[in-house]
Amino acid sequence: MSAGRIATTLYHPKLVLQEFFAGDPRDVSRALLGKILVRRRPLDNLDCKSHSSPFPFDWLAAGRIVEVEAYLGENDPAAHAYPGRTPRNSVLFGPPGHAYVYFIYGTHFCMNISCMPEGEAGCILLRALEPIMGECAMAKARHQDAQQLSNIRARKALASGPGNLCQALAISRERDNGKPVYEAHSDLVVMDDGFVFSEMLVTPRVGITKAADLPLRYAIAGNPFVSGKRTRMNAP
DNA sequence: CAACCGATCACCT
DNA sequence: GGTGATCGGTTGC
Repeated sequence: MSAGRIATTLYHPKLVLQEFFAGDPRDVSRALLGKILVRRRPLDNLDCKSHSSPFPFDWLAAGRIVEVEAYLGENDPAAHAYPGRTPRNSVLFGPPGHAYVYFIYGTHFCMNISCMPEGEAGCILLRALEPIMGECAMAKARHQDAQQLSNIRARKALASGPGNLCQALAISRERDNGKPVYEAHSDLVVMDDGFVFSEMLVTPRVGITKAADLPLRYAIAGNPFVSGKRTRMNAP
């Protein structure tokens, strides 16, 4: 990485455009690793209304995407799109670059980003972020003690795992399902700061029973914010 | 530290 | 009525 690249990284993060998401989920997954998920919460939800802010959002939280899984659509038995279009999964069949958020196990939300051109299903599950901004807001959303955030374990607990990630950024089905992630004024966008990494980890997907052997989980190798215990090699 | 279990709800059969 | 792209606490070796 050159010094020029680093300067770009710091000062000119770019919005990721819709066309980025139009391809095959496996390709988009690999490209999405290292990008930044940015969450802005509108002033309407401000906790301390007495404090006026010149900014259009009361807080900003962001994390680098370090772990994802690809779901391939109607031909993938593990995918929500497998049974074909239903009311629940209709976002997956819509245009690329939209959030597909669903409620699971009665307790958690999971966030995906739709891929493929309109009419074809396919998506990417966001499994873990490395927090890079707004950690205190994330800790509050997670009911964690912000005082402990100097501890690497506490920082990892913020957004490692798909359910935790959604809780940290206050992502819910009600608020976010179907929302585009490529619009400049959205409260949920993906950005590219030019970050590059050297090695990618590829393993089977987590927590599924069908098509459980396909190597469709992608992570930044060695990154300490990847969920689970194995951050290096594949299990047979 | 791995294995297990309960929580708790939307969806589909 | 069964199941699930999870999490975190407890159990037991």
